Amino acid sequence: MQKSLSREQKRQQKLDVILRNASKAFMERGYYKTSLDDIASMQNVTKPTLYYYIKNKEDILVKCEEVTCGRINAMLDDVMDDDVSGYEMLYHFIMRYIPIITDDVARCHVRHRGQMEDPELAKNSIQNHKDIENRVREIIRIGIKDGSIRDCNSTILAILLFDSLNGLTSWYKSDGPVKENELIEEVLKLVTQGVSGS
Amino acid sequence: MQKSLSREQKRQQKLDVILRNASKAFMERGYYKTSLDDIASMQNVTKPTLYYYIKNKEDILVKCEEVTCGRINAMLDDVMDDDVSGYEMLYHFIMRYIPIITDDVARCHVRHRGQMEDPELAKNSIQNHKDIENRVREIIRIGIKDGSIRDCNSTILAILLFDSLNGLTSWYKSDGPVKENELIEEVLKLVTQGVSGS
DNA sequence: AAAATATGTTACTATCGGGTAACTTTATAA
DNA sequence: TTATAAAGTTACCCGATAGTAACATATTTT
Repeated sequence: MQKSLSREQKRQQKLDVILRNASKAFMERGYYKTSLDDIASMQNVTKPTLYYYIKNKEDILVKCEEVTCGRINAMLDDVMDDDVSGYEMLYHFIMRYIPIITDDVARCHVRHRGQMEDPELAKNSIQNHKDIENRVREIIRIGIKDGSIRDCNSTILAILLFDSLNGLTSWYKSDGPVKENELIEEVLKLVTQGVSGS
Repeated sequence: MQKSLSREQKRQQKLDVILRNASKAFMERGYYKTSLDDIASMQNVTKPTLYYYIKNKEDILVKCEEVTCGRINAMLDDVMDDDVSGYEMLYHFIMRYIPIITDDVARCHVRHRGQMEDPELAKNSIQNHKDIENRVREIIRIGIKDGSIRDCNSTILAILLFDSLNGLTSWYKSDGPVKENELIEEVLKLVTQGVSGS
């Protein structure tokens, strides 16, 4: 029982490695220019071995999405449980969203979300994102209600916010010139105060 | 002479149609899932005919980029020539950027920028975008200097702004529920005032 | 130790799609 | 009206790669 658990863990670990390596490759070379042979050789295995962990190539994208959306929703559960103003909830959300999204697997998800060839999977993927977007809209609505956020179109605001935040994935590197703290501060200031001079 | 000009014009028109149709298909099905046969059949021609107008598949992306960046830079020439504050320049830029970017060819460019297989072309594409980004950073710096924009990291602000604006391309449809005027207003308010409640 | 199961490999198929060569038709120019 | 170039077609090649079948090895359970 103990051993079989460890086997299951090993399996999970190997899947994680596949997802991370594939994500990295997809971000560098793109999904279609990265072959399964490429991915397999990063793990020092051969292509058919991958099929022991994934159903097919597209399944990698699906699994990256599951992992990422799981993390985001767990974070939202936590943030929305707070007994604070909508503005503060939004503030916390942004603070905690940035570290989540600047991870290779999350980057991969953001870039490929909704682009699966199987229409059913694509639909699902889009819905997953809409669900998260709706939860943030709910935060905004709460903020408008309690007066901590100015009256605005919550739909448009949520989308613009996500575009900025998700856009980070294509340029922000945690080992780059911009420090994570500085980045979070700038984003929060922009969102809360805008650009107008005093 | 008159006739030969008209021939040249016809050629240009046909190229435009190719770019527009290809852009639409790339946005719907994705670049790799759209074959040149697909694109050709939209013009009721055969694949080899396309090679009379484009060098290869990637060249479509390059040409979409040329058209779009040309428009943006022309607009910036106009906006930056103004004898107004940095804030006003930024305001005008945003107002005029939105209609430009919500066009099929521009959408295609935004989605595929920097992703050419030929490294030289990819480098070029990234540089084109950086050039535009730098011009907007210059606007922001002017605004900070004249006090019309609050002191901030102009690099980060420019990137966040472009992410929001370019993100529009993936959801905004001019025939959708959100009117262009309303959209522009919301974006401008968010950028200038942020979300904080009074 | 033996049976069963998990994990991995080699070798292959089948398809798709970018690109080209050779040829035909249409339009411009002399 | 004939020569020349533009515009388009049919037919083909060929490289890449997702996915599979059949076989080999390691590991766990009985």
